[in-house]
Amino acid sequence: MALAGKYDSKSIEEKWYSYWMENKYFHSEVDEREAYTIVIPPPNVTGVLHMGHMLNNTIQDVLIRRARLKGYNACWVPGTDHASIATEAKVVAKLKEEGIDKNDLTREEFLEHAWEWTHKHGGIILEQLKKLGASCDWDRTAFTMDDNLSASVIKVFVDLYKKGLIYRGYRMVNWDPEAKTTLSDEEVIYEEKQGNLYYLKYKIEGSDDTLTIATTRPETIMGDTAICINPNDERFTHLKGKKAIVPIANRVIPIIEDEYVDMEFGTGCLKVTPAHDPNDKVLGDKHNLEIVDIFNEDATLNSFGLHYEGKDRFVVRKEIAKELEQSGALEKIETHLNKVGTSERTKAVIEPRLSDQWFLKMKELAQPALDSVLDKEVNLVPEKFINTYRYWMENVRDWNISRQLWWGHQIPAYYYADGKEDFVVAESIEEALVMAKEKTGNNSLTTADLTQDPDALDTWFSSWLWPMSVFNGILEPENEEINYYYPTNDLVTAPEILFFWVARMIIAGYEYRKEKPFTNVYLTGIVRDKKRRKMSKSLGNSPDPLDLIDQYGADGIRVGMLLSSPAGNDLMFDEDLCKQGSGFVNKIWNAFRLIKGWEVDDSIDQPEASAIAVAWYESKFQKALLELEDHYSKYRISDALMTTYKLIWDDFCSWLLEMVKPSYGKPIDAKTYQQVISVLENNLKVLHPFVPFISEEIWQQITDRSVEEALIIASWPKINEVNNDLIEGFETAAEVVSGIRTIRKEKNISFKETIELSVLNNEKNNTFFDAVISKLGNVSSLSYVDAKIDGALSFRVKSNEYFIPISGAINVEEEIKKLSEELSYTEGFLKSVQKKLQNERFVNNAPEQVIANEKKKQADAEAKIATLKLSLESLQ
RNA sequence: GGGCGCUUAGCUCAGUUGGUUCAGAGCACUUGGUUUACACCCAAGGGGUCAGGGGUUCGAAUCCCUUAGCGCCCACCA
Repeated sequence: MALAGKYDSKSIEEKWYSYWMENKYFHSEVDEREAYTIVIPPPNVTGVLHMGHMLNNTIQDVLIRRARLKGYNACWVPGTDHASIATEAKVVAKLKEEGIDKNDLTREEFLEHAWEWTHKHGGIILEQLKKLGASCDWDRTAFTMDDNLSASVIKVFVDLYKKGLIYRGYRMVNWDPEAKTTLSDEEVIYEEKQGNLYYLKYKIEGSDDTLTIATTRPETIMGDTAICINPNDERFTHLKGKKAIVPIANRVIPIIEDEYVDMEFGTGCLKVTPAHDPNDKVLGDKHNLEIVDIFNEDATLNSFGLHYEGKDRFVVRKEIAKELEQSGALEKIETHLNKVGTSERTKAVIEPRLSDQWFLKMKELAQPALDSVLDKEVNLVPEKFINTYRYWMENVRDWNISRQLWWGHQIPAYYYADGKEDFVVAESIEEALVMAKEKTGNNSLTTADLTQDPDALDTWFSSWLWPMSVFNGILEPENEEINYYYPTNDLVTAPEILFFWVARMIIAGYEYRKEKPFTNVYLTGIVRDKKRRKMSKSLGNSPDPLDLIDQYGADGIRVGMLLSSPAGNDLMFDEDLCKQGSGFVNKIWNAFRLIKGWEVDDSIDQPEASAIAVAWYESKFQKALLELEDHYSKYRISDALMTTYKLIWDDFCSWLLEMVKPSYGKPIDAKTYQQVISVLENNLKVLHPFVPFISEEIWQQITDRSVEEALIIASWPKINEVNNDLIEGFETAAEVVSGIRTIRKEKNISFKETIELSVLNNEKNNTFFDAVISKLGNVSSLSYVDAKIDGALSFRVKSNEYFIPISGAINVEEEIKKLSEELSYTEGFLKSVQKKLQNERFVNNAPEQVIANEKKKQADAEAKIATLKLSLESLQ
């Protein structure tokens, strides 16, 4: 039989991926089997693969491949997200490079560029996933701006509006001055920054008195419309009803009173800038204050900024501080640690800004989604996220769903007049026209009189429908596919988007299908580097996944990623793990090379040792299968991998293959060979989810397989009974082998030199495994004796004592020392066991099992002590 | 400021209702081994007061209290 040489991951991976694609093994259609569905968390359409995707998609592929082997109709839906703000930012930047300013383009022209960009860069990431081995149903690839997905979004918007859940409001929102759009609260990241607290003096109108306030944002004094003091603050009683003068602007503003002011903080009085601070807005509304907005949409100052007009807020902050200082209005500056909101996408410092935006009322919608997680209808893995989820859902606030962007789903609100309330919401402009006519009674209106709201919807307003919209479940709620595939089974994603996305999908699921979107949510950790830093482009600490695949093979990376990623825990990525992964692949390959290289002779009888070893391994395999079921059911994927790893490496390679391996140059008997092949085939099935490529390669090399017989669609091994006696007996034999090897090592007896082994046995029940001991211990003769053998090395396993007579003198002193140590340890152990057994309360309260076990420990220890004492006597 | 979680071998982590073989795994480490599948290998071995303190119990890594350190989420104190 010709032997393949070194394992060439590259060509083998390409070969089988194409084979799987050609034969449509990844494709799923509705049939009579039970469905097992995963929808991919859609990556940004213009994104590229990073380590987080690698982890995420490896886990999904493991789950989907295992489901396929278990006979489910496995369907993994891939796709991408239009990621409105991120993509728009990229397109704007690209245009800028070409000398084109977004503001010079019409919406239509800009969208053309955006689509061009999307078509060019979109889907690169999906191609990269193929290299990883992702077995997605590519025929179902979806995009959040596909026609039917977009229509779903609009339909849902209109529906929620009709239900009175969507409204338009003039509110303070998070403004990203760089992207020039609002952001939802979840898109704002608060960072602690060292800043200054400026103490500013305001003159009191009609007197020489001044009043000092503390602010972190001196540039906003231009927008001040009041000073606020606490009515209970005696320090300021004399100021009640007076007015103050804003420095530089020289505007006169009232001094108002409100208990909101913390008398302890700063100077105990506060400047009120309703346009630029959420708290001040509340105060302003309460006291009917004027609102002076001093910023342009890019956070430069407008005409209210007087001579600072056109300058950036941070520049102004410095300059105004200087001017205030010169005019004597700056009392002092203190350093101050405060939290600054930044944009998740652009990193720009968020500006609270008042504007007209669309909101979705969340409280009512969130209730079923909250209940479903608390009732474990939807399981979060690991469970620790339930608390966070609950907290968020119980305190959920209205969702700002409008964005001042062009790339995305344009809000289906149509204005028929200039008034803020002069609009209708409809799925199409034609429908809108009918409604507008009805509303106004003006039948001469035409579509040309209608203006669609220019805002786009938040990206998450489309992705929250993903598990339904990919099966067209919004537009056609009763179609065969949605009824079959929904609810999906598992969702694998990062905890960072638990609220952005996961919670909202659950909300949408209950609102639109009265059913959860998925049963289990597996939350992966964040991939960090060895120094625990988050992997990021800007730090440059993230390896290129494709390079890694090149270097270690996709199978190797998959194993590497999974080796250290318990759910929800961050994973310290270390290339050594990939090395270990490719090492495992290499091990599997070499085990196969060994088997494949055997010459089979059907005239030889099966050696007893081989028969025992195979029978043992089959039981061991069954035990591993049970463990795997348990691990998978709890989404302990890395534990499942470790079980498989040890099964293959230790049990299969180190024990079974070593046991059945014929001596050099000799053939193997046909029966053992057949058994080993059959065992190997089962191994490949449990290996396949982790290492799909090499497992398929070996599977196909074992024998010619038809298209229907590919490993990817094989059946998961049946679970049979475990023979525990066989396993225990073999383990004892293995311990004896280990004992022999230890003595060999200690006494420098070569592993090749045969030895004679004698057993003084108290329990003659292990003879069945003598063949194993003889073979792996390289024992030439194994005999049972009635008395201790003088002048031989000894060791004990269970209650048997083993002797190896050796030529040459034994170091008596050393032996005595060793035996004495073992004796005193065992005596101490016995003592503690006896103490336990003498304790009445223990005997009365502990379960029978525990007591029986303690008694057995006692008996074993007593027997061991007796043999040790005898040995010591014979030496002294 | 509020909430949640973590601390077990050099590293990364298991340890399921307190009690079988409860102190474990993988990696790393030490030592020995290479004409015989694999040095990406084989074999043997060392290594932990389960963060500190207190309590409950016949019995605690596991339950309770407390101290210290770390992490995460949420929150509009200028």
